[in-house]
Amino acid sequence: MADKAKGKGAHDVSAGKPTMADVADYAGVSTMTVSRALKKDGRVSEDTRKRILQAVDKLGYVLDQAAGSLSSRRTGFVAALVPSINNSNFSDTARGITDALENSGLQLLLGYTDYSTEKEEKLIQSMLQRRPEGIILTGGSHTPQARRMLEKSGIPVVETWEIPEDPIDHVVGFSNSEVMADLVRALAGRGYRKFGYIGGTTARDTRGSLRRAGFLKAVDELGLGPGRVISFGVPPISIEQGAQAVVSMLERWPDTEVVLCVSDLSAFGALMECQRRGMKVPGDIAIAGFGDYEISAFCHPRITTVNVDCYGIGKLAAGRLLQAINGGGVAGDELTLTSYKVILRESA
Amino acid sequence: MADKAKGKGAHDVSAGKPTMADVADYAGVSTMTVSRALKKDGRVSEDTRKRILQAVDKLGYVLDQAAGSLSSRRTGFVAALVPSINNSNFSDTARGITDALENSGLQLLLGYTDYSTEKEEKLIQSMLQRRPEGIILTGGSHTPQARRMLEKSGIPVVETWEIPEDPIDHVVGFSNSEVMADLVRALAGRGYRKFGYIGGTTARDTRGSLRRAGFLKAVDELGLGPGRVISFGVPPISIEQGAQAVVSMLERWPDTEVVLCVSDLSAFGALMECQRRGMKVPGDIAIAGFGDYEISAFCHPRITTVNVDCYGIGKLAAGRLLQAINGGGVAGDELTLTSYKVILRESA
DNA sequence: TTGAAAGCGTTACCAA
DNA sequence: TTGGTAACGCTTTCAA
Repeated sequence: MADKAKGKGAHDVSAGKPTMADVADYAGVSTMTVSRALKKDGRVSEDTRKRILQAVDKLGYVLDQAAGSLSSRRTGFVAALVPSINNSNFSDTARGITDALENSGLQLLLGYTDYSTEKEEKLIQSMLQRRPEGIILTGGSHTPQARRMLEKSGIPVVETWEIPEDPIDHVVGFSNSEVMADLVRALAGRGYRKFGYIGGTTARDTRGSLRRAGFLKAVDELGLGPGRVISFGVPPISIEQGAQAVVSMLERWPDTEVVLCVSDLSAFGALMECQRRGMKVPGDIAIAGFGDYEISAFCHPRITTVNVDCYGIGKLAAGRLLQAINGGGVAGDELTLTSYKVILRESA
Repeated sequence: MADKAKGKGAHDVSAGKPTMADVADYAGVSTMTVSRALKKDGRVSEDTRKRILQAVDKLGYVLDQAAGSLSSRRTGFVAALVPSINNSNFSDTARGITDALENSGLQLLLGYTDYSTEKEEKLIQSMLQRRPEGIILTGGSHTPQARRMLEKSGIPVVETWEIPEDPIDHVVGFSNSEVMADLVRALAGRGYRKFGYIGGTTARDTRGSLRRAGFLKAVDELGLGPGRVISFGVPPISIEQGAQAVVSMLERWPDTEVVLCVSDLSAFGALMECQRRGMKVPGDIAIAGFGDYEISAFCHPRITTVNVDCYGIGKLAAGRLLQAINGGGVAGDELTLTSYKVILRESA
């Protein structure tokens, strides 16, 4: 224990931590006055406040938010669930949320689901027990039980990063399939005809599945189908998986002209592997990614990709939440589409 | 609001969310029995428990942990503060913590400080108001106020990723300067003589500063000093910063033989920049990183680096916390050194 | 500007 | 195995 708090003041209750009542005693006021003095907008005379703050300092008092929440019925936090913390796309979204929450009096509690709806369900349950004032989710796939809990919770919910067919409440995101389709069209415009796609196997990464669907649809519509698909492993998508998958792709369809990857990380892995095998990128083969990670702008060749507005997703989602929490209803519809942009670089 | 919870049961209190008392009424028992039935180890007859769980389900009851914590004086969570969520080293540590906490009944609440001790102080304050049962920090640099709050809090504290001179409580980490010095020695063993170092400017990234100190010391001790140092920007260290810094390095000391970087990300940036300028790595110049990020094992040339046991740091730190929370005192001393390993690859 | 009393929803404690 | 009662530490509400 960090038990160096030995030299305690005379007024200190020797057993345990000081409470607001101890502070009130010490300062010669009531607990209500202490409570007010510790809030921003509490109407307390300057003199009294000073005395109280001295007492707080002297006793080493720390407000107990659990007790406060119980009484005020406001917990002062919102929950956000992301698939992985080690992913710059999602951490940008988290930054957007944090920034939007600044000065709102609300704190962010982050949870990560490891791309698993089961873990998500458990997290939602334990989050709800702490009574968040709102909750932000990644994606639109949840267990039925999770959905039920959220609907019953009575708090505003924002699903992000996808456009669910049957939203729980608010949505801030983009169509993964449409964005990937746009990338296909852009590359077809550059003259590529034999398209390959590298992505995860499972239903686990729903955004990945949506992107694959968009790829297949677009290739088909362009009359270039069927698209060549290599599926590998489970998310989180790693560089290594991209390297392995491109090998499979080349074995199965050696004449593939351009490979689209579910993420920039797998694109980078594929790129490195091709170069290691002495292939020129582009030239022998072209490669594109998704997500506009920093790495894609600095490796070489620089990787063609799509920038989706990760930060904006977070910022808008949190904004929605704040509106719903404070203002009550939300003006306009409940779907916010975020922007994206195909970024053509050297790799494709 | 996710207000689809319309069809409520007869027993449901129409105003607001159901409480434990509502569940107790519905099931025909006391709240204490409900409380027991909802705990793992609660001694309740199978029959009663079944009735209660039905009532819970029927009413859509969710335990209010704030009330529970207030009463039991256990909040069921520990806090961990990391500099950045978008950093695979720290997210590995977070995973280690999460894994160690599994089945302990404790949840992890993650906060990120953005490499700022001021933000850390604010986070510590708001975390402490929620009464965590223990807290894990990154590094040993904190504001005096933060230190004071932690010491007064009475909860176990673990500082990680460094060996502070004056620890608050427990420590799980390694000597950043010694590890970097080891890397210098390993590279000197490979014949390099003119050493450069690329790292952040500020006192903000204390681990970076420690690594730089270790670099300078080792170069000096080998009689190869003084080391050439380029400082740039503030953390988080980016790929781009590494690219920029290596340019400065080459302008100032064109005959530098090997460049050590504060992180693999800056090493990668430096590597890409050198290649872009037509330099051969290694050959014209050698580059090494720190942290053994995935990228270093897949780019090429593969980057020489140091693997520090990020996951182990988290696991051990959380283990320490659990011991301190449950067992009371901790056997042995309060410093746990974690292992590391220089990984020689192709880049240096 | 300040205070008194009454909860907030749960669990500890003791008793049955 | 079950229940009654009394906290837990704060804020709401109403009154001064």
